[in-house]
Amino acid sequence: MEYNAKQLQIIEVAEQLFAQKGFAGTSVRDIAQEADVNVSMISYYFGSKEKLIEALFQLRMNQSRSRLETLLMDEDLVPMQKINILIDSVIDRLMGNQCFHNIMLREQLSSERTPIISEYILSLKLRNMELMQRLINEGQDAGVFRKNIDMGLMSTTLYGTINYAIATQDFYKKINNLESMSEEDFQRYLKRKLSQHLKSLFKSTVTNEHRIES
Amino acid sequence: MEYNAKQLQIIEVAEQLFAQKGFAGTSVRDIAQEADVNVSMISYYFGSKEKLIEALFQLRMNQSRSRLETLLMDEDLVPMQKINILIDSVIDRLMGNQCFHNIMLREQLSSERTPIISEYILSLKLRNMELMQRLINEGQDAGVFRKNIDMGLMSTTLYGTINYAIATQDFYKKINNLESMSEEDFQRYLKRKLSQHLKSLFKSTVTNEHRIES
DNA sequence: ACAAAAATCAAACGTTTGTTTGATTTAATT
DNA sequence: AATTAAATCAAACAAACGTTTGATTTTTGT
Repeated sequence: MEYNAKQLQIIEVAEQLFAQKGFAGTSVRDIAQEADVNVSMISYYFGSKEKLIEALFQLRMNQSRSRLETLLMDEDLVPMQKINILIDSVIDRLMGNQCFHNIMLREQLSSERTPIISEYILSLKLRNMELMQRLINEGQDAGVFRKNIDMGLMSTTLYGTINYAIATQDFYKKINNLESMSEEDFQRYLKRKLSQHLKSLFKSTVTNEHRIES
Repeated sequence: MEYNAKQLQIIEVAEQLFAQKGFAGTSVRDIAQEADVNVSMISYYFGSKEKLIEALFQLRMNQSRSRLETLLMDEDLVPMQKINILIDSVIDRLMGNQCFHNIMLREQLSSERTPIISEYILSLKLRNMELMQRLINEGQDAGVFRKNIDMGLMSTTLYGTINYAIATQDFYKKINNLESMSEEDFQRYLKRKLSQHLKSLFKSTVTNEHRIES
């Protein structure tokens, strides 16, 4: 499905409002006003409010598809480098689409979601999981990664940390006295911090290092 | 404020429904029906739907207060043991109040929350942060913890991982073929896994260990 | 320039929303 | 037992909701 400028405008405004106030907390009149279109245009273009959020999911899912997966083919990188690239790419994806991932997290918190959106989320998570599994396997086959790694919990820490960092970024700003920083600078700063933090976390957990208690 | 049995029943039903469908997605008629009371009882007892969720927050916040903080006084525990007790206590708190923490996470995802609830959440987060900071400082003073630890990101990983694990527990069940397990057993299992995972994660990140790359 | 299609609009539709009312029943107090 | 207070209810309230209608304007294709 392709969308014209007006349709994209509606979808993008809806994305922002859903992220701010939730799906149920946002009225079609809110969206119409903010997108500067008549209320009836939403039903006209998308059929219903429900189908609008499905269109949003379809749009964002398709455009996140398989950009990164080529890195796996690169034989010149050692396993830990690939893991690090994966971490940075997840950070970039989540930080660069905060509204959409806010909505996706909300949907995962709900027990009564539409089957269509559930399906989108499930297939995305499976895709991410398989990619990560392959990277881990490469490291294990090369003998540099531990054998007993809980994929599920590792990816939970990866996505959980980034999602929660984004959700509580104002708090992070406050306790670190970063409120004078410009918004752009802070986003860059948080990205860098998250990258360092998660890379060091993953390195310790995933590699076959020998430890000497101090 | 003390609540009678009926009021508590309303609050608890509201808590479940808010967690399932969100605050805006839950109607007072939903709550009244599920709690088996007349619709008007909600306004009668609490004043409004908004004040009902505030009552829920007030109730749950007060009962989570300062139970754990005595562990800090115990001089017989080494710093890493205290950290591990903290981790387990956060896991127990979040896993044991999944509905409420689901709601709290939703509120943190919203940019338009009521000042009262924002205040509750902020003070709780500050309290948790201070406790964690004291434990870290003890370890640093004893020379067993690293000096440059980003408190904000450590607690983000702690809460982010647990919250996300709870939000996606069905997925975790599915990819690990745990769907035949009873619900109780699974909750115990997930708790244990999270505990091991986070303790090992924190140990690697926080302690002054000497590493030898393999 | 004309006809067909697409886009836009104000208005209205029927529901559902949170809340209030006022009468009635139940419980507590004296 | 009488009186006051608390609890409960069906019904009504206005406002907001998602959606549809039908007329009107704008764009497109010929």
